[in-house]
Amino acid sequence: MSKKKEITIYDMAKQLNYSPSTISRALNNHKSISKKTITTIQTAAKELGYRPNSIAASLRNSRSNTIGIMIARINRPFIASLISGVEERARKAGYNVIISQSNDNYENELNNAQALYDSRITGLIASLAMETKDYAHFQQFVDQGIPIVFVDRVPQGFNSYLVVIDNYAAGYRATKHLIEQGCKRIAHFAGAQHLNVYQERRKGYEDALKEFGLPVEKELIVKFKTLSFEEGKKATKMLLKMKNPPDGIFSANDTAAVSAIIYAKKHGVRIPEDLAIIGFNDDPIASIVDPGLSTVTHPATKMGKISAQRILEHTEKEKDQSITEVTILNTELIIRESSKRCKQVPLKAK
Amino acid sequence: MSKKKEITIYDMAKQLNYSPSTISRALNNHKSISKKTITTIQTAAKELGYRPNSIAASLRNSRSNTIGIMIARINRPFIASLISGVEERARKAGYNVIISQSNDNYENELNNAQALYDSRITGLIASLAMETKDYAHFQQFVDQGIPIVFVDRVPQGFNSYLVVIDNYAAGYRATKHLIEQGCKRIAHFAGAQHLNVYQERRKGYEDALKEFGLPVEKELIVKFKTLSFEEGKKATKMLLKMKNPPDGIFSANDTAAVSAIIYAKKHGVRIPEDLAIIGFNDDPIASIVDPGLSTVTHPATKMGKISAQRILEHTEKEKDQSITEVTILNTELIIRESSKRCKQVPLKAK
DNA sequence: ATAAATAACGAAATCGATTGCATAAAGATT
DNA sequence: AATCTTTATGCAATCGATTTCGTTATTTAT
Repeated sequence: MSKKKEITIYDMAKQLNYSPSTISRALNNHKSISKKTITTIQTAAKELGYRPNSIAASLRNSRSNTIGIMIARINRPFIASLISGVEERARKAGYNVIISQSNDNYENELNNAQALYDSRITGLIASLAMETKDYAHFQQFVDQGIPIVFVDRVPQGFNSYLVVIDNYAAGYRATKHLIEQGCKRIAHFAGAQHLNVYQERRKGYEDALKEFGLPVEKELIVKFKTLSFEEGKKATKMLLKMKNPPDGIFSANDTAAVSAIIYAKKHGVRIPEDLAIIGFNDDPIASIVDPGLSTVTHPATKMGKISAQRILEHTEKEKDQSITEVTILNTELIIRESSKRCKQVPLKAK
Repeated sequence: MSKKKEITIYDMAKQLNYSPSTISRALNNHKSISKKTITTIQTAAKELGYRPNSIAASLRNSRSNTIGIMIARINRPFIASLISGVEERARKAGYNVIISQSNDNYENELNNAQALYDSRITGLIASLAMETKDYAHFQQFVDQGIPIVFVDRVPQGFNSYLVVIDNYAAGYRATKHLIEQGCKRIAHFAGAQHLNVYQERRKGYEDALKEFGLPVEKELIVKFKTLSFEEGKKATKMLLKMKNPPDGIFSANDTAAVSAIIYAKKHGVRIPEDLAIIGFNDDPIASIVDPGLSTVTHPATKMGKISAQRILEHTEKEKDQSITEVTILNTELIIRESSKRCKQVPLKAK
């Protein structure tokens, strides 16, 4: 363990015959230090292999130049891209990014909130765990003037920044699209209804049906817990067994939608002729499955970048976070073969 | 900006009539403090809403209880799961995880290394950027006794921990599998050859061919830059145009393999009858594409957990890192329809 | 009962960078 | 030449927790 001694500004002060204050200022290009001194000191710093100790700086500034992320699971395409966006924007600004995942467990989310708080993060970017219905653990950040950006799965009635898409409109448009393709009985794979995103998608679905004079039938709205592949399979099986099976499915995510495609195909149901399907997210699997899954884009990376941006702006402006500022991003319908029934669009166009 | 005053051990010391030393020790369950005092202080801490400042602790201990991750891109299934594994293991031990992505750019990797170093991370988990051929930026960690675990894409001749799979054996087995399925002309989608993983997979491929008396033909080894979907398409097109096209492809990743399947299908080439394909990684798309892509599992989450474990062990044992310790994980061949030619296995078994 | 051991706690230095205030020197002003 | 600025730098406190080295009580041993 022959660790090389780390060089501090004190070491440099002695060697260069300056005070630590001057060293510190010179390294930070402080205006009150002469150009010559700055050059001397910065050159020496490089030669000596000086590396700033950001922990010390953080302590003194009581700010760690770190953005904390709280999400349910990292290994989901949407979340991974979201994080990627945050990281990219944050690092450009010289910030570190700490991640924490709750696995959709409330207890974990609580602990992660503590850990991030204790690390004195500059700002928090969070997407709620499935189980979370109480937001008390976020209050401590607000109390300390630490900005919170909620992304995608956001709480209701909590002052913060929000970065979201218009889930209602997206749900409406997806459903409307199926109706336009001639679907008369459209089922919905609904996510946990206490989460804003799934609730709004369902509402959009229902309103689209009503708008076009179609009945909203309870038995066609399948309530999922996690919208997993297995759940999707089970739900599809159930739907196809009905005496009057649906001719369209709007799924609140792509995973369940893809499992529906695969299950239906295997059981001789033609997609989209017998059953048109549209998903949500535009995960990679959506363009890989055959037929290609129509879906709604979810601008993950962009949401991440904007979230980070909010934190940075808030920090530099020393804003007060007593109101909610909402950023709503656009989504787009991606029409692939899984829902393309109208013959005016050649089916094998590509 | 009416921030609540943060409570420190000094505040508690005054209120409870103890010294800061005692408060600190009581909070850490130090043995030299009486049970009664510990209870008193810890109870008071909770009531007062005391939260430790881990930055202060880090400074004093010159260790930040943070694990740093350097990878190329977060939003890749393998990497996201790897990170997930690291996070899970690290958080259990009370560590934070800082992520940084290089986008396969050497310059970025360099900067990230600096940022992580300046944050005085406890340990580093890294998978090299595509462009990286020089490892000097990792030396600073070694000099300070900060353990480095290289995962998957690892450097050669750099003392550190390594967590890898046996890429050679996997490449060999994948190729052998195609041979057993009757392939006589097997192409290989090869990744950048200065990266250990791709080089070894290729060697395994070549040795399997030799072993079974098949020629290693240069024109069948397609050198990819990034193994992307587009590259895969281009390569497949090229191969299928040959006067004597291959009847099998072993791709160094799933993305390129899937694009081969899709391209071939669209052009009337039957998979696996005309062309058997096997990929690498077992990404989600592998089980979604039709026909299902045979592939090699890559135990991402496990690799992440083990990597974190190495750091933790090293730290608690205060080990010296002057030798290389390698952990090799098992992979498995997953045989799906894209390579299943032998008739003894019914093609529509499911 | 007295020395020795132990338990329980406090004083103060420390980690490394930052910064308000003071100071000295040089230059500008009248 | 005396005063006022401006420029360049140093002093010392500060951020909050940890830890070494003492110092008292208190208990145990003889």
